[in-house]
Amino acid sequence: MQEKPELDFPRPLTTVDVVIFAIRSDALQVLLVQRPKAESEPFPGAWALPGGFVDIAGDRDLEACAVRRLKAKTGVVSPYLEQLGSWGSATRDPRGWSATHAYFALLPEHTAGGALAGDAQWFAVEGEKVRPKLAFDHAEILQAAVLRLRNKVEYTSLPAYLMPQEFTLPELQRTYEIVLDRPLEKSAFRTRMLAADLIEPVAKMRKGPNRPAQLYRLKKAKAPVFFTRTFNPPG
Amino acid sequence: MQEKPELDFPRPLTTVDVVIFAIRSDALQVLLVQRPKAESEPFPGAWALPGGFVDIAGDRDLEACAVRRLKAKTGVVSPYLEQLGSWGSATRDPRGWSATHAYFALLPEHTAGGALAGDAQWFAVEGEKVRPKLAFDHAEILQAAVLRLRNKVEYTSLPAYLMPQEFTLPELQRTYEIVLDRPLEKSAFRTRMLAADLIEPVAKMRKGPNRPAQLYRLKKAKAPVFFTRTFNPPG
DNA sequence: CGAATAGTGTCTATTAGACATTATGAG
DNA sequence: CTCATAATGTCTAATAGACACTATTCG
Repeated sequence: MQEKPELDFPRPLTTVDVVIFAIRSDALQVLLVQRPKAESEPFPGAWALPGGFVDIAGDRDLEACAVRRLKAKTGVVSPYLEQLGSWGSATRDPRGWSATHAYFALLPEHTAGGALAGDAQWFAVEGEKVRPKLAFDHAEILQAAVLRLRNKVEYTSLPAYLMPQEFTLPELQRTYEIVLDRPLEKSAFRTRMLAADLIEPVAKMRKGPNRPAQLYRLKKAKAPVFFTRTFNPPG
Repeated sequence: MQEKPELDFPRPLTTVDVVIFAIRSDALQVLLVQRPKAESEPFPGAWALPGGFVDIAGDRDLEACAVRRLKAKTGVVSPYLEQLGSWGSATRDPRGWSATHAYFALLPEHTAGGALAGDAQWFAVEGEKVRPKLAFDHAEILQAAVLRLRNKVEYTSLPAYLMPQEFTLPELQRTYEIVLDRPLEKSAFRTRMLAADLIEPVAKMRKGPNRPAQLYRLKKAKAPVFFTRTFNPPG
């Protein structure tokens, strides 16, 4: 028997990873970073989700660590950020038992091009995957993030966080359709959005080669709105 | 510069905690364990969620660790188990930077009384809280679990996992009502449940002092069913 | 004017809520 | 029979889907 409980048993490695989404080129894209090419590193040269070890001296909590990682790769300070889940096992990292805390972030299109880190690059999401083979179990984490995003888009206003400050209803609908990968009915879409007390018109129109569209902006400090139905009736 | 990346920087403590729910005495209850009373322990004698450090030698992954904790306290091997989220910060554990991976489990009533550990006890959930003051940030984790459970009960079949093998529709409705803490319409409830292809009648009736009720059981290997609407229209 | 997109209206289908009505067993 | 609860039926309200129709700009 010892007076103090023993705490120097081996501990898992602890990391935070962030799945960063944005709409770019009319498609859902995700930001990946290339791992260092040194052979001493796991998965040298492979693409991976932005993230890394928790710094117990510098990170106050898990979310602060996620915010730090996000800012380092994109320059963006406060986008929509939600915890996705955690993945931990003896085998997911060749360096030993490790657990990662995964977050997902939604970036407005105009911020997504800004202060990108040199090792970072946008990739189109195809299905729930991305072209390159990902390091660690990041393909699985990405798939979970895409499924969660799609699912929540059915009954929440999350896509509003992917829009620029001012946008038209057809543009918002297009964002929904890109994420869901399926067309929505214009009429039902407009009714839902306008009834949600989520957006307000600004005194401007989007001019184009045809009929101009009303511009809207998010109401101030808007938490995501939850609807009581999904878009589609049961299949 | 070194050949191998450095891995011996300080690591957070890593734990798994499980919020275990069951219906007992016509109420939603949660299983808590009392912490050891030694003054060298954090929160001596306080009630806490079942859980503890990940054993990197014995636990294959996080879920295996959660299953181990659950079995140790209840004897139950495979209930409904879902990841809830993770909580990590410099301050949540006086022993140092720590992160916990939280799960929540739903136990059928008849298994909830069985092989309880000596330090474990059931407590009624009142609101999103429990009477005793909980150790660490476990009150916050419990609150998140209750809110998540309530929210999902609005549009899923999760309460089915709180039922015994055979049950009547009024009994299932009562379980929904206990979790939601609000009455539901019998007619709409029955329509939804019977349309869900979730349960099947068995050739028995529940006898009572009045009209007997049809007994049902869960269809085999049933994943939770998701409905496209919540129970209530928007408030 | 025509082309194209924005925006509205009409009709149907689904399903929840409210609540009335019928069914079945015990005593 | 009465009582209690199970089970069903009827009507309304809300909202999604389908799709037709009108509105407004450019060229």
